[in-house]
Amino acid sequence: MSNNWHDEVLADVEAGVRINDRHIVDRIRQAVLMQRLPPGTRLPEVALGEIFGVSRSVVRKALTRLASDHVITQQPNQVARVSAPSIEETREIFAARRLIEGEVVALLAGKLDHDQCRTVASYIEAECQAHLDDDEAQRIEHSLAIHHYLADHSPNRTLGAMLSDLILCTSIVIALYKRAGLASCYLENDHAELLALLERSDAEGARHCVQTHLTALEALLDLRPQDKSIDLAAIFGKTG
Amino acid sequence: MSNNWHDEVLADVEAGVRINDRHIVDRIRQAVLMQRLPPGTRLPEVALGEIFGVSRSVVRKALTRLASDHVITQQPNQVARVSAPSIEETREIFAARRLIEGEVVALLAGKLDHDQCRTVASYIEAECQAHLDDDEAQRIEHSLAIHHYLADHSPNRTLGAMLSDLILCTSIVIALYKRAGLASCYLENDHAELLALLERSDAEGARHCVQTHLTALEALLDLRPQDKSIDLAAIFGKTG
DNA sequence: CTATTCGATTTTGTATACAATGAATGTCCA
DNA sequence: TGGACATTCATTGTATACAAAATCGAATAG
Repeated sequence: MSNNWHDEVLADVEAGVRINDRHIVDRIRQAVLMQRLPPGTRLPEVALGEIFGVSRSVVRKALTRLASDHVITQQPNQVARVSAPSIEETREIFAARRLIEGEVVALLAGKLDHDQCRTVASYIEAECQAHLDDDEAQRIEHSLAIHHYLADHSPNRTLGAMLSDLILCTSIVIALYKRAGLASCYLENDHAELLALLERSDAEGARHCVQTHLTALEALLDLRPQDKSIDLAAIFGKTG
Repeated sequence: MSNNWHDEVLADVEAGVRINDRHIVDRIRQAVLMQRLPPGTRLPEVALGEIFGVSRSVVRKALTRLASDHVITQQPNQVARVSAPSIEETREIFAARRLIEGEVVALLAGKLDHDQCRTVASYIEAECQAHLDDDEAQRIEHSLAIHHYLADHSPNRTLGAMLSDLILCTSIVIALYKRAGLASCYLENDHAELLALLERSDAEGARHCVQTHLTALEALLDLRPQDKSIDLAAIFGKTG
């Protein structure tokens, strides 16, 4: 499972790409984003150092930054792990993202020029196509591209940076709490509708559209209490 | 100027307090918050290491975290400095804080119990008293205590953490852009009014109150373009 | 007098060694 | 059998050494 990721990194090293802590941060963020590093994954410093071909110093710096962004969780004298937010935190993350992404798209309404709208449109198109092809990995990648594009072009860069972090956290909790039977978290038309509202300079419409979209996304998750712990008891319980 | 800060740290070391990176982060955050470390201040690693009695490793970790929170600015191979946001960034910080602190107090309306309200009331009282005493340092400390208390008690902890960072950034830009003649950024009654609205469970009233408060605070700053650079030209200009 | 280049110093970047802590496993005794 | 304890291994915490880069100043050429 994590072999793919490992191999890609090795390819970089062989290609003589200069690896610094920023690179490592980006790589791990990307892997978490694409759900190739599931929540709870152990991230020992020496292992990462060997994979990226650097010493622990660089890895540690990268891990510190990732911890600040809540991508990983560090406790003293314990290995870093990909964050696994609780159900309550998950709801809070969605609420925060509704507030901030809503504001960002409201600020963005009418501010994208023709070329930028076409770029977003191409992402939406690609997402739809990937969905038709049943290529979930591709679909997630294109979906994230849309939201990251909005974050990166936020007129308010402070809010844009916050949104980037929240997109990452959202991706983590989706990987954690996605309903078992659900193949994909695809919501048809939402993105296209948002783009139309942005082009029409309808700030409040765009805000509402995004907030509805995120609420629908949250509703696709299984956020009922007691989940993981009960599994073991149910499978190996005393009745067996 | 920074001797005060230096001495305090030494006192800690002598008292045998265990210094780790978190301690250093808190100390520097506090110093920035209290405007004892003005924007642009150099923060060399070895100097900090000697002051806190630790090696560069620990200092570097602390600096990395501070950079993630935008408290300091790091560029490769250059000494870290206390952040000095541009005028545009300053406006964005205030806009972001209006959005987020507004939401936090709206969520908080009616949620504080009697004791918590009394705690906030005591901070407000202390701020007012410090203002009457012309003790600006104390006034800032109590004012920050109010806002940090709200951030720490936010029902949505994600938004609360974001607000904490924004309070810090706000403190930095106030130190940077405070109008020359202005002794203090004290806005009478705003905090008391906010508390009354929170007790009355008036969420939208509280949101509006905070947003107005922050807009008034921003208006006290001198955010006209061309400031620092023109000074030099005016003073040492070719006409001299 | 100004601009530029060179060198010395300061400061950060990285690797590594060693200490300290934690987790896991195995052992002993009741 | 079952639990307390000790040992071992894995992993992080910290300090330090050395390399690389930037900054500052002085000397020099125009």
